[in-house]
This record gives sequence, C-alpha cells and structure tokens, in this order.
Amino acid sequence: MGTKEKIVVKALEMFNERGIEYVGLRELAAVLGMRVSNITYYFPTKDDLVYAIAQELSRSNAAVIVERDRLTMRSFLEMMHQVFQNHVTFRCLLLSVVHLMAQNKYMAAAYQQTQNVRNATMRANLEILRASGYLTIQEEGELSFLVSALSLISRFWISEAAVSFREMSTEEQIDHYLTLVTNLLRPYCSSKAKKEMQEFLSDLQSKVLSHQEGAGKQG
Amino acid sequence: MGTKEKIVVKALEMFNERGIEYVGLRELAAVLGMRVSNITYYFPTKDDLVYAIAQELSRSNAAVIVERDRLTMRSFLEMMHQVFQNHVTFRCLLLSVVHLMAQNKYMAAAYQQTQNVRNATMRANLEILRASGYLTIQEEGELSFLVSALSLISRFWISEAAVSFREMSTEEQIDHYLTLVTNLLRPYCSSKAKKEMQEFLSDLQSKVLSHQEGAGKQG
DNA sequence: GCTGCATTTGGACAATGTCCAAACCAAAAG
DNA sequence: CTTTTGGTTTGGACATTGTCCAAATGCAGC
Repeated sequence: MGTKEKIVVKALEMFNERGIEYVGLRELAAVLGMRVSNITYYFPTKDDLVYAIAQELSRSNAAVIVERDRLTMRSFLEMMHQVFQNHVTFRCLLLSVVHLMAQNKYMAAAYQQTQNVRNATMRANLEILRASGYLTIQEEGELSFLVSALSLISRFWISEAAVSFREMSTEEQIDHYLTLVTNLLRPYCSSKAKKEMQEFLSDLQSKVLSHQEGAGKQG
Repeated sequence: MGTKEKIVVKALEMFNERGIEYVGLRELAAVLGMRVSNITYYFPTKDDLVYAIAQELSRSNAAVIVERDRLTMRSFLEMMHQVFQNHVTFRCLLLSVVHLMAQNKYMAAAYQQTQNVRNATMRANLEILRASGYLTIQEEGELSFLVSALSLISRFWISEAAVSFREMSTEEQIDHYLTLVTNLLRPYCSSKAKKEMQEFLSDLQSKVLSHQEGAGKQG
C-alpha cells in the first residue's frame, strides 16, 4: 500500500471518528509517522484529500446495482440497505455535506451530478416496481414525491441519527431508517410488495438482534 | 440597541450569508466598527455567540402555536409554514446543526430537549387531527412514522435545499417542501383534509407567483 | 559513481479563536 | 472639582490551523 493510499485510509478512519473539521493535518501526519508537508505533497489541499475519499464513496455506491429484470421489492430494499451501509463507511462525508458543498465548487458540481444520476435511477427503479405490480402509483406526482422523499432520507438519515440517535448502534439506526422507508412506500404497495417488505424487515431485525447479542458477549 | 444586541444581529446576518464557519470574528468586528476582543468580552467564545442566536430561534419557534381546539389541517400546515420561515431566518444554525452538536455539548443538550418537545407536540397535533376526522390513522406505527418523517423533513429540508435547490428562491423552496409534507400526509387524509390541503397549496403557490412577479419587477 | 526524478523534510506564512493586562470612559462619591 | 469605581474597549500576545516552498533525501537507470 503506497503512501497515498495509506493517507486516504487513515484519514477516512479519523474523519469518521471525530469529524473532518476536527482532525488536523498535523495530527493525521503524526499518526501516520510522517510530516505534514508529505501529505500536502499528495493532496495539496485538505479538500483534495476529502475529494479523494468522496470518489471512493461514489465507487462504492456505483457498485450497488441490481439487474433491471431482477428487481423486486425485496432486492430494492436490499439495495437501500447496502447504500446505507456505504453511508456508514463514509459517514464523515455525509455529516459534512453542507459545508463541503458550500466550500468546494468542484465537489459541489460532482456531487450534484451524482445526485442527479441517483435520482434518475431511483425513479427508474420505482417505475419498474410499478410495472411489476409492486407499486400502485397512479400519477406522476406520486412518483416525484417518492423520489424526493427517498432522496431526502437517503442523504440525511445519518445526520439525524448523529444528533438524535447517538446512543443507538449503527444496526439499530439503519433498521430505524429502513423501516421509515418501508412506511413511506406502504400506502403505494400491493399485497405482494407488503409481504416482501415484511419479510425483509423481519430478517433485518433478527440480524440486529444477533448483532446486539454479539456486542453483549464482547462487552 | 446595546453592543451585545448589535453583535448578535450582525452575526446572524453574516452567518446566514456565508456560513458560521466562514465568518471570522475579526471580519465581524470590522463590519461592526469594533475590535475582536470587544466581541469576546460579551461572548467569550464563538460558540457562546452561536448559542445566543440559537436561543432566539427557540423563542421564535415557541411563538408558533395554535390553540388545540382550533387545530385544522389548514392551520397545521400554516404552522409548518411559519416554522419553515423561522428556519430561513436562522438558516445558518440549521445548516451547521451536525457540527454544532458534535462540538458544543451544552448546545447539544439544549437542542435535544427542544427536539423532544417538538416531537411530542407534533405527535399531539397529529392525534388531534385524527380525533377531528382529518387523519385516518389506524395504528400507533403509522403515527410514529409520520412524526419521524416530519421531524426529518423539518430539520433537514433547508440543508437539502442549500445543496440541491440553490437556484430556487426561498419561496419556491418552502413551497416544494410543504408540498412534500402534504404528499406525505395524503394517504392518511380524509376528504375534508384533502380539500383543506389543496386550498392551502393553491394559496401558497399564488403567493409564490406574486413573489416572483415582485422580484421580476425589481430586477 | 553519477544523474535525474519522485519523495520527504523543516521551516515559514497568514488567518483563526482565545486570552489578558492596560487604557478608556462615564457616573457616583468625596 | 477631583477621585474612585466598575463596566467597556483596546492592543497585543498565544497556540493552532491549512498552505506553501526551498532544500534534503532516497532510489532507479545509465
């Protein structure tokens, strides 16, 4: 692993723990056993370092794809689950989204485009679910509403969790917000969709419980 | 207006324009025609200054109340509207919520309590709307879902708008997110509620249009 | 062994929030 | 009118931050 990668990995770790703004380059350098200017050699600006991390998140999120003809309510929710887990892995970015966009025009542009793609994909997926008889969406307005709402949840669930559900474990947080997603979709769900949703939630919660037991054994 | 108030007023103005983190005390002092240490005399810490602003937001939000026996779907939405307008007035706080909470324990505690009160009030209001035949909520789960979803929207609509709908006017942004709120509630609405909702939205949008004309005449 | 280039280093810079002793100033006390 | 008092205001210091640059180091290829 080259120096550049080492920096990115350690930076992500520390940024996630304490927040991007509260980790100084000197501290990061000290942990890495190098000097500050060695970091600025690879990343002239702290923003460049953050941007490199952001690109990794993009890559991770791009990897979460289900073939169109295999999309079910269950696989849709599992996609959301994977995206949420990526958000946890890169939580420092999502917690600082507003500041990063305000400061760094380059990142703002890239983020904007990514989000446009994500929203279009979301819309397409919902349309597939309607065509497959999972969702009973009557009009365009309902579709845009679901896209908007899912986008808002997806972007900011981790921020709300950070300020309001700090005492909950990551698994519990994800469970909470995936439940929110299912409740949002429920009024538009066919009985087939509701059944898959219920199965998904039960499986999810049993995983959360087993995680808690695991944590209990450790502590 | 004493020095202390002058500082708070100007700070809010500048924080809203450029973000709390990007307005230095020296710049604020220069605009106010005083020295930095004069600010720190009244607010030993920048956080203290921010906290003073936060207390003003609390006061403004506490003023948004409708008597219980007069609560209708329309007045409920108008309450949301007023809250959203308060958020605009104090937008610097909402845009930095995550960082402020991470940094300042005192503010975190105060915010937490405020949010608990707000959620309880929201729940109570929704229950009144159900009792008055506006909402057809069947089970507890639906009620908690609506409270959670409304809380998330209320906290982060302005953050999403800041990164995604920057080109929209404030009125358009508020219109968009109030529409989101109504769409969220719609599946649980009686026909009476739907009618009031529709009236509210029409009035809102005609206001937005007149605002646009006004802006057009100015520019 | 020398050259050339990527890497690493130390030290500087301006800007930030915070702090403190001294100066200022207006009103009360003598 | 002078002195004292206590709330303001000031200038300058401090450590810390991100950024920058010239010099030193290390290493592969000739």
